[in-house]
Amino acid sequence: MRADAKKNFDRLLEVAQDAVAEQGADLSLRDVARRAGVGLGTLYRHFPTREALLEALLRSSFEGLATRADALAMAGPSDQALVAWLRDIIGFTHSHRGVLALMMGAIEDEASALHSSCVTLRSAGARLLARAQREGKARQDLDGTDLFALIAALAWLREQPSAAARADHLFSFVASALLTGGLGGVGLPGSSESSRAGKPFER
Amino acid sequence: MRADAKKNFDRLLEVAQDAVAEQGADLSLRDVARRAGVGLGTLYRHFPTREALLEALLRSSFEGLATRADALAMAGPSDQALVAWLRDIIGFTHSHRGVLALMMGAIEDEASALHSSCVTLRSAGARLLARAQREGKARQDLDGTDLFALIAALAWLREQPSAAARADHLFSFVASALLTGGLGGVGLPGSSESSRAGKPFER
DNA sequence: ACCTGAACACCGTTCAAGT
DNA sequence: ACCTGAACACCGTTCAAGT
Repeated sequence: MRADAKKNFDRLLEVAQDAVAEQGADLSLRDVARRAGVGLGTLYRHFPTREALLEALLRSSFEGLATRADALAMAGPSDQALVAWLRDIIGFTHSHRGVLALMMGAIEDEASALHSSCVTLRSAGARLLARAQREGKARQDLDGTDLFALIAALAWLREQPSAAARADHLFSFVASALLTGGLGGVGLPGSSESSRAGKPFER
Repeated sequence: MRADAKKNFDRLLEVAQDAVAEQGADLSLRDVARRAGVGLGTLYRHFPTREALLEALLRSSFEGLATRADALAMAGPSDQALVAWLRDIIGFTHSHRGVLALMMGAIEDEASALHSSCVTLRSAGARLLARAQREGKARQDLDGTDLFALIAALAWLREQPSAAARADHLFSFVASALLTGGLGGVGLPGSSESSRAGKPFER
């Protein structure tokens, strides 16, 4: 890449980062080019689709979230690790409105520039979930795809202003359902789990 | 209203109905006017905002859903009534993409034309929920606002193509969490409830 | 009283012309 | 190689002019 091209590329990403924080995933591409002081065609040359731009923007964050999933898995109990990671993701999407919704659209489209990011994230979640399931701390009847959809739904909910005040509460509701539900399949002492049923999960 | 105005009004609603089925809540207003064979200003005269158009379109459906909630409450067990109603709503939004998301945005805005429709729907759900809670069949720690948010999230999930295959499963997950969680607060025989915990709710 | 459509300010996307 | 911006086909919204 030529030096001037590289400069434009970096500048575009810099500006796009701000624009996503302000406008979410449906940021105006025209506006990005304008703010970067670059022709509209230059943006399209570097990032042929909106997905390509977001992918360049999110790749490192998502790798970080995947790494963090593994770190959490090493550090603590499987159920707490899973919930802590869910919180991290939803916190992340809070400053990246609509990104997870876009990923829901891209996850089955192998041609999408966001595809591999989606898969990375889903896999990291699936590993955490599987570990919790092996230990009997999570429902057996959900898989990584279900978890990804639940994350997306919770993130979407947090984006809705009218649900903002309830977001934590509803997160706890879903998290506790995720964690306390699987006791039928695995032989844990029923009492310790059922005494917890119905209570929102607490950090 | 003059006869010609009435004709335009009806024609616009007729066309808008189709357009919503095809394009969801973000239907092109220009396209509606075009298809109705009417000037763009005429559409804005009758429906000054997008919400006003959707409200006119949805009012009777929502009144129907509220009535149905009460009918279900009379007809059967409170837990089954609640879940059947959730299914109805989510089924309805399936052919009205984005409407519930729009209502999430309008529910706290009293100036929105959709406000009263939101409240009607939320109240109907709140009544069903309260009845199930009185009978100890639903969690105590959720209210009508929480339920409305959960409905919206589930409806949103169903709109995502990649989650379509899991939509029923995830609905069951949430519904069972809603129904089996409240046993801590109310004095039901714990065994009958806990034997159900973890199983997806079944119609 | 009601209707029309041009006008304005925005989009996303493409591509001929320039350096 | 790379950049530019006009061009095209869309939006939502407003409003002067018509009947």
